[in-house]
Amino acid sequence: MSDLILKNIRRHISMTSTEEDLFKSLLKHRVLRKRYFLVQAGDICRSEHFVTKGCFRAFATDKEGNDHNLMFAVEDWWISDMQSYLTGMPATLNIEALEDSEVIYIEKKDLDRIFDEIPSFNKFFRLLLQNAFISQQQRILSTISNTAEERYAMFIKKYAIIEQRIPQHHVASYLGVSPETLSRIRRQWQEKTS
Amino acid sequence: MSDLILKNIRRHISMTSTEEDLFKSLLKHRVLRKRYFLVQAGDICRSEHFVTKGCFRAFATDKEGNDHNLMFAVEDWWISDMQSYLTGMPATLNIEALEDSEVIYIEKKDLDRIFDEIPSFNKFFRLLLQNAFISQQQRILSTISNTAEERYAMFIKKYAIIEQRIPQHHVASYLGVSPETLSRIRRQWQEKTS
DNA sequence: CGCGACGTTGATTTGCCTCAACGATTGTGG
DNA sequence: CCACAATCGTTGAGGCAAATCAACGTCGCG
Repeated sequence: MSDLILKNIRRHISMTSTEEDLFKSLLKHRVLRKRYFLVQAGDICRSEHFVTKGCFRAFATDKEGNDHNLMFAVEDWWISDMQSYLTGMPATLNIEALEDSEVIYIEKKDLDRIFDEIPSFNKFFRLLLQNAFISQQQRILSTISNTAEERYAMFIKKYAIIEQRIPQHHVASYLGVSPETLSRIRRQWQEKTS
Repeated sequence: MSDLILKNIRRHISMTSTEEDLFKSLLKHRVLRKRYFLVQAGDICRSEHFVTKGCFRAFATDKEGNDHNLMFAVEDWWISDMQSYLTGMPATLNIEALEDSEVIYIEKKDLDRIFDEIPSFNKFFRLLLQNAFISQQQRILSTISNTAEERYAMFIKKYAIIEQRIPQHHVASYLGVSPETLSRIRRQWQEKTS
């Protein structure tokens, strides 16, 4: 079960087999059917989740009731409401399974213990946070300085795997345009490249 | 000289006086006249900077040559191109002094040494990163789900000090609207509240 | 003094949203 | 297993918020 997650971690840090055993002993597993929520806004997000099967979206709902997708995650990706996890405040994000999915997760109290007992794990988590930070900064810059069409091109390039798996209107929401607009962008794009 | 920065750090962690001495010995100081650049896009950003005097903006330039302000910093704030600092890749941001300014800075190699010798400093830096992350997430959500007028109201509320100090067109760029639009928003706002 | 930077206002344009209708596909309950 | 509903993507028409373009007044600075 924990094969994939250990591979993921070994890409960044190395652990002794004793450390790996401790780590594995603290992992938990959860199965979510399509349309079920891993995290709901208002909850306190007390775990970091690693996707082993399926696909998720993290989104915020505005006061008009419209969704805005912030990120997606498929196999081998981590997902959580990092803000809620870090601060202990209620989550502003919802995380929903877009397919029948499975995650391995680790609770904050256990992860904090791991930080103490496996010092190199601090580095791993810092990398997780760094990468999240960097991808957010790129996203802000791209929202600010690119047109919807350019953002779509970037999205396809960066998330080709995801783009084929999720409904188009979720991509539209991620890009910050209406489904109709994305549909028209795609048409123009096809006309151009054909 | 290092009074302000020590106060800033003591708000988050505590150090022994030996540790403080080590830390202080690694600090450097830099004076920048108005319109000078602390970081230029393309540089590798090798320091974290703490503002002791004046005011800065961090911005990206798109391919049409338009600026987009990402953040501001005044006294008692930290500023850098975190992405470049963390990854060692060339900076995508420019950081410019908007007034005659001064910073205390610490180079990456020295900060890495501090992480080894003052373990609690890891926590301080993690907090710095966390806060940057959280404010970015809030910014993304606000860009997505609020109108320009709402974002302006939030900006004033959160950065009242800054708003009075910097040219209005820089605020417009931060909010992602044209200077003309911000000017009109302000007029409507005055009419409403008078 | 004269120039440039900044903010304001008006006129025009435009990119995108909203609303509406429709076909195709998927899912579901009788 | 079929019929009906729901979901999803597409297309067209109309409207609006904000960008762009342009002109002008004011202030501060070299």
